[in-house]
Amino acid sequence: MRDEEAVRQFVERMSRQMAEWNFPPMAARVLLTVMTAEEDALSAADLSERLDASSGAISGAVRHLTTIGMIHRVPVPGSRRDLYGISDDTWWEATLTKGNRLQLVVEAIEEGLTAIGGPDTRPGRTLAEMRDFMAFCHEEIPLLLDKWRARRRDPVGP
Amino acid sequence: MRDEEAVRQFVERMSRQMAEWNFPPMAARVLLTVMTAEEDALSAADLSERLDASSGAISGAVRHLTTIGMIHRVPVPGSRRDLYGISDDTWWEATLTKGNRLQLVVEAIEEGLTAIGGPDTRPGRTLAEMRDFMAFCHEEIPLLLDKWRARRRDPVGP
DNA sequence: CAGAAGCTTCAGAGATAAATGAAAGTAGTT
DNA sequence: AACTACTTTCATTTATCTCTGAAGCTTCTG
Repeated sequence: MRDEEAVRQFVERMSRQMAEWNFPPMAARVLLTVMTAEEDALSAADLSERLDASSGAISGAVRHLTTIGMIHRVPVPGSRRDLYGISDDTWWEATLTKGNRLQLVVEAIEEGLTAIGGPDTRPGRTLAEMRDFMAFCHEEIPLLLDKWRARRRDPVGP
Repeated sequence: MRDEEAVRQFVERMSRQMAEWNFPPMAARVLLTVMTAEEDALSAADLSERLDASSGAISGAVRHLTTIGMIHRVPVPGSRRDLYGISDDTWWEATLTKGNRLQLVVEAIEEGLTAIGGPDTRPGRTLAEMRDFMAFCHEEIPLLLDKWRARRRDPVGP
């Protein structure tokens, strides 16, 4: 049924892909390991063993993932060990927060526009178009995520 | 009117941002320099001087940018020097081509799903959701670019 | 309160990526 | 055909990023 070796390969392959998207490699491996685990949550020691990585590397990866909200701590009453489970809102929430930075980019381009002396020149038009495209993305990403949420709720369509 | 020092700062700042998006740093600097130049096109020597970068670095950056279609060669009849100008379809076309790789990611996740023994477990549901989100993005990006093109044509709205 | 187990931090090694600088290549000019 | 101007390629250097491994902290147990 379950092919552990194939799962390991998948984790490794997908991590590489995510690393190409600028996702920290170890954080990607940890996230995917938690996602694909039979258990609902894993301890740092589990992760360290399964990924054959140092406790330090796991610590850093786990901190990053909790910060951006992709996994969360599951405190275990009778034990010192914390477990980590995936958050339900993982994908779109993380994408959303990243998208928010686009507003800063739009503002940076505005400054560039001022520096070249306004939008009424060839470079002015070029920069203005870049700005408009960034602003467009900034507006559209939340709408896209709404659409995704709606489809999640009702996969058939409205 | 035009503040050259401020333009240089903008190029540098924006390049850094684009580098964070995995855009090669020197290519970003070249692209932005061409975009913000008063001239319609610049030679490799111009770029090398303005960016204080080696001819080799410019060569590599220019090749990358022409390959992905963000700038194009403007041959100059009476001279050995080629000039480089920005392409009009710059932003969305480049985004589009990158998005195409998502189909491969969807397929990789399918394999992961098989490895964990199908979608009828907790990890199965998690992976299936990841796959659906990636597939969703893969479908939506072309639609988004269509929308952008439409708005470019008629900024007021339909 | 001492001991154990687990987590975190940090300096340093190893790997990767980017830009340089020089040498080789290519196309126009005389 | 040799010269000149420009571009491309490539080995080396420089900078950056990642992970390890050891030391230091913190929290629970006896």
